[in-house]
Amino acid sequence: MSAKAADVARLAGVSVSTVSLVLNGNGRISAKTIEQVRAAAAQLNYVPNAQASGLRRRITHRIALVVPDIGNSVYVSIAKSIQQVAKAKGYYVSLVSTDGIEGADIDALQLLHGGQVDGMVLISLKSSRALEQGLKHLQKPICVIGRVPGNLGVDNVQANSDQGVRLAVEHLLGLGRRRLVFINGPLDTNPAVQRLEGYRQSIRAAGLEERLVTAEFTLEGGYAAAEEALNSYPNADALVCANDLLGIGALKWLRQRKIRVPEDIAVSGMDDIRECEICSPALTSVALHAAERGRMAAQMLFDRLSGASTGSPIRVVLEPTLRVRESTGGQP
Amino acid sequence: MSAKAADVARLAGVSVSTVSLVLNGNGRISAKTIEQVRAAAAQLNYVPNAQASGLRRRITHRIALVVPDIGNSVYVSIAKSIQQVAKAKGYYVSLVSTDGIEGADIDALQLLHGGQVDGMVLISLKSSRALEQGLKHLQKPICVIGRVPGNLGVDNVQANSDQGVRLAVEHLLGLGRRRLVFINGPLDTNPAVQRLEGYRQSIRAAGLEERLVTAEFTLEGGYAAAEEALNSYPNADALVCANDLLGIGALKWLRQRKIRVPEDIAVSGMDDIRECEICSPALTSVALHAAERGRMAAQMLFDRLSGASTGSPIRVVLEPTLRVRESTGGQP
DNA sequence: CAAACCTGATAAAACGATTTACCATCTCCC
DNA sequence: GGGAGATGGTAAATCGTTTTATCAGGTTTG
Repeated sequence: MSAKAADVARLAGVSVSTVSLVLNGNGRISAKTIEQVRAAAAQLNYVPNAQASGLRRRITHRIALVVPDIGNSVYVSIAKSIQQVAKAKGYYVSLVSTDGIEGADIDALQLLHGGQVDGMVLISLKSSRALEQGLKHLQKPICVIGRVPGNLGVDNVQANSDQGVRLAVEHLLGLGRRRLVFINGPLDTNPAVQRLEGYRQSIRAAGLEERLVTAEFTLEGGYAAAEEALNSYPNADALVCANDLLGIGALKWLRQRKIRVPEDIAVSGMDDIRECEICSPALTSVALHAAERGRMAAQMLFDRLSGASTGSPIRVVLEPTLRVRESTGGQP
Repeated sequence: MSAKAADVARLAGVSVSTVSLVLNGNGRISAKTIEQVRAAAAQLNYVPNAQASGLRRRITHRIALVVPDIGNSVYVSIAKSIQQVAKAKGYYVSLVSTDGIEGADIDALQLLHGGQVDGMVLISLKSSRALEQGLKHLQKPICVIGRVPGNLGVDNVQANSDQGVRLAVEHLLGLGRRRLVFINGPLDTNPAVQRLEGYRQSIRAAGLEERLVTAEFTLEGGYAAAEEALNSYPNADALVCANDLLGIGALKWLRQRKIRVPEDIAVSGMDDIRECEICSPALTSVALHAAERGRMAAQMLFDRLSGASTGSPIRVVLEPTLRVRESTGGQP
């Protein structure tokens, strides 16, 4: 097995304590001894055992990131920026993808109790009583991205996504569209509820009629939902999609039906994932600044871990940004 | 802090050893005691400390996944399938993205030495002497996806990507194209070297002239490379791209120049990432079965960890599959 | 009845580091 | 020269589990 501190100590002719003192930079050890220990450690390619060290120090240098689906580019963006912050702080990231499994997010909280990680960034689509309970009794820092169950006081980063939908709707209204169908995600998820609210408000404010279709937050969902939307509302002149996967899926169906976008019907998405630029026509979207949300969540978490932040929970809300592209008539 | 075994023991009126014995299912403990301990543990919401348990048992229930760039969909596919296998085995995944940082992959090997993980799946684009040395002295199982430095004997999953390029070239030749430009990645990476080989062989076999451009393995790289390719070879009738990001970037440039694909020029990619279906025209690609590679690598790793596989290192090579789409004239 | 045998629980020794309290020396200075 | 102070190192306790060896008490058995 790997060399341990005792091996280094033996080779350097000192005690285990001395090895530790030298390698951790503390203590008053003579230059000569330091040199000997360093040499011995290097020679044996010694790396301190993280579990032993962590057990004693009560730290793991690891955080968990819990996401609904690592296959979704939004969460990849978030994961990437969190990973970058963590690496800069000398931390590793344990990635957990809950993949729609009921209760998987609650299970993940055990990582905190079991001392597997020092903190967690949690993204959960659904609020449940159990999750709320779990979040109530935590001894380790956590930062939630998205809605917090029961409005508990925990560090929190949110995107103002209902405002995002309003931006999209107003953009389409401004283009003269009047028969907007909202393609939403499953109504038992927080984002869907929030985005529906944004759609309702802006449609009502404009004195128009609500038109609603729901599907899974996936490409396939969008494909099926586009068909349903145009069956239910044949004269629709715009599809407002609750996220980009739905929007891109809808574009695919429209293209196959030779329905012209944006001439016959305009389409907008939300999240501003990379694929918006790639698909054709390029998808107008509302940026919810995923990478930035990830960065901020990580920063908040590390502020807690370092003790830099100790006060009451912080909530940050990011404002959305409309990105006009071809699918609503923007420049190609 | 969290409840520990001693707390449970006190509440249940037994010793710490008994608590452990009960919770780990071993030993000969009476039904009555088992019940008491279970109840106490549940009441205190006891979760064994993973570091302490791991220190004693010499196991972490965690593997590391080291990828070049978690922003690339190929690695997302791989990560997703590895995560799924790991979860099924009760393991967590620590994700490390090396992001082009020199030596980051070698540093990651320290995770094994430091006992942070039980095993590792490593994807490294470049072979170096240092990495080869690092791989030589490992006490923990590892599975490398892609070329192994120095042809060391370690568990290994590869895609036959030179054959993949051959498939693409032959497909284009079969369509009557004769002036194929190869848009390759950086020649100091293993995949680029391997894919170049495939291009050379098939072009030579057809008695044609080699045309070569290189760029980073990114969308931006592909965009720039398309311009360079058509400047250097104005009469090119096909772009063979070494991966899909290059291909999609090239498509973008061609579209902006109003060069018709596939009528004026055909384009093929490689990896068959999800975006191939999304972009327009849909990109013909060669599937290297990323998800399957991930699954197999994880499986090989867990076979080592469980002791199910103990013999000499295993190498698996997956054969590529051509996926014809619009960008070379397939059905829309 | 004593020796042998079960049964069920526990004490104690790991695992491999960190850290505190302590112990030698050696120096200094009145 | 001897007490105070530095200096440099070490022994031992500790983190929270797991696991082995042991032990107490009851039951069987020759």
